Amino acid sequence: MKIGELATKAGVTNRAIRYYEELKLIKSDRLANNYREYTKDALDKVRFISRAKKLGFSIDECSSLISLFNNETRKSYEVRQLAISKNNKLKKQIKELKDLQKSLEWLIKKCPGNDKPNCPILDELSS
Amino acid sequence: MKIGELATKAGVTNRAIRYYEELKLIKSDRLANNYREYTKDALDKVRFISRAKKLGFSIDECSSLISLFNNETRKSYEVRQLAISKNNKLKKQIKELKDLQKSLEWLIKKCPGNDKPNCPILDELSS
DNA sequence: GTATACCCTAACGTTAAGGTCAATATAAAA
DNA sequence: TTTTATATTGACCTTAACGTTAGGGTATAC
Repeated sequence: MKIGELATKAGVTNRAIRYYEELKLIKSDRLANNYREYTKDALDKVRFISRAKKLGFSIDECSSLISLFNNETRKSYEVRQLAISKNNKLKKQIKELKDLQKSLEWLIKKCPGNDKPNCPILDELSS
Repeated sequence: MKIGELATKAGVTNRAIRYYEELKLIKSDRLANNYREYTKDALDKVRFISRAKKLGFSIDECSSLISLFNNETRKSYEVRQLAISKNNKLKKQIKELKDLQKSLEWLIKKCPGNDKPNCPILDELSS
């Protein structure tokens, strides 16, 4: 199949496909007219990447996951370790964002939000 | 004061100071040798920016906040509205990350993490 | 024969926040 | 006075994951 069909079937853009190929995550042959020709294997991989991205994995991490996927002698703890590492990063990021959000919320509560210039939020930022 | 002193006092890098100036968040005069010369006003503003960033505001948002800070006739609801908008974005982002993290955690629980290649995480990604 | 819908490469744009660098300026020490 | 150390300058570089544009070639339908 050509790039458009692959992109549609996988639910990503043509540009993304070319990008993944540039990063050597997938491969293609070329037709006589230089168009890219893909096999079902490429479609499977793009779908794999797409799903992994939705789980929060970066392209780089997707690359590692695909290597494991392609590796017949992988051990499941290697995959699990990648996932755990990602999960820990996510948890940390969530915690930081929550702390921020709580601080902000606290400031919002203290601000009257009226027509006067006096504002505890700005006071806090310049104190 | 010159850039190094300002940076030290505000707890940021020289490069950050130049960056803020490039974005017109702060101003400087130039000495005869072309070195930047700052007033205490600049220090206050850099500290302001630094605090706002720690609350999760982007540089762009810091810019808006500084405009309000400089505006004697501002109304506190304008500031409050900015903060509320930011707070909502944060809440949304936190929710998305939490959903991701839960999915990932679920997959991790299903993976045995042993020496064998069979792995539910990869199965899920390629299904 | 032309309209439309594909496809190609190359390369710049995006966002945020600086990092790195060689060249130059000043200050302090020997 | 010369050497050494520290400061400052602007210009270009970096990351992520593509989006977008320019300037084309190709294929099929009417």
